[in-house]
Amino acid sequence: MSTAEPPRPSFAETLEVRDRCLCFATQRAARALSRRFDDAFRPLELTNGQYSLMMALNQPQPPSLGRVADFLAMDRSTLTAALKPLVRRGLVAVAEDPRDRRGRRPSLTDAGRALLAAALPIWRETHAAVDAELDAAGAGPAELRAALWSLA
Amino acid sequence: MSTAEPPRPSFAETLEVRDRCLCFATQRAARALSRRFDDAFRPLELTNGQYSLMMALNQPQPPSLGRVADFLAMDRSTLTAALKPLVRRGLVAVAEDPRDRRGRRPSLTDAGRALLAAALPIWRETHAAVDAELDAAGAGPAELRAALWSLA
DNA sequence: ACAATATGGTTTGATATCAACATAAACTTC
DNA sequence: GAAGTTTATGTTGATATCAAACCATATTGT
Repeated sequence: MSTAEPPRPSFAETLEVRDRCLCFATQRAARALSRRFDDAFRPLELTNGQYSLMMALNQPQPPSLGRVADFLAMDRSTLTAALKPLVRRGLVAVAEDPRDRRGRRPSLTDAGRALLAAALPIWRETHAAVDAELDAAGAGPAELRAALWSLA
Repeated sequence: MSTAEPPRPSFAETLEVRDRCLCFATQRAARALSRRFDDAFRPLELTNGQYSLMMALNQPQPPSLGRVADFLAMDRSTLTAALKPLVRRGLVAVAEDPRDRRGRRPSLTDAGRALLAAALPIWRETHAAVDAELDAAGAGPAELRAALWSLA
């Protein structure tokens, strides 16, 4: 028969995905939260991703790039790219690992630490507001955190 | 005094952000879930974002770009860009809105609906696995979904 | 009808993201 | 110690993401 209907998902199936897909819900929330923290950090010309990355670098011993990427659940090549603007701005320095000549060890500069210190109260304030909204919605920030961490 | 210490966040503060930041946890989970669904959809050369977008277009009446962007909690300009590869592949067509000459109405083509129908069982399978893992971790998929939706 | 404003989309420029491939150094096995 | 393997990272090319500036069409106020 030449008049076969092409397969098509029903609208009910669309609603099923909309109402159930955790991937979609997470991407959506990630976009919304990104914007919110980006707005808050904007006076410092810092994005939420840069804030998280710099925080991850604020350790007693500089971690390897691989360890940072794993911690952020991010591709290694993404991390390489993400470091570039920070290095360019003098917030992060990348040193060679003396024990392994393949390895490179990123760390915050004094300027990076100073900027991160300035960002911290902004984070606290913004985060407290988000927490409060979740509580008001009965959503349980602690459980949400735990569930999100269990996904990666 | 010329030897003033530059301000620096303590390591304890770094741990506080790591353990409490919902923005970070959400970005991290979003990356991990993205990869997972991207892997699953790879045989169809479809990303999780393209899947969600196409699902959002599977409606009785083509929505406006603005409404789709709101629904995805995504910038309008992001949506414009995201549609391009789909239009190029002939999966989506964008028509003019007869009632408002500024407006454009995206909709799935037959090829788009067929691909989406092929993707649906892959989504079901992958999503069931994620759901099961969350349950096993005692994380409560339904509560997680509700919390994520309350953020946007 | 005209001017001012609002709305729907696009373009541009920057960063973010990943997969696939490439490179180099360390390690392992023989 | 040479060959093969694994590990750490970088490069390239594509899509995703946003804000800011912009253009065209509606809408509103007078």
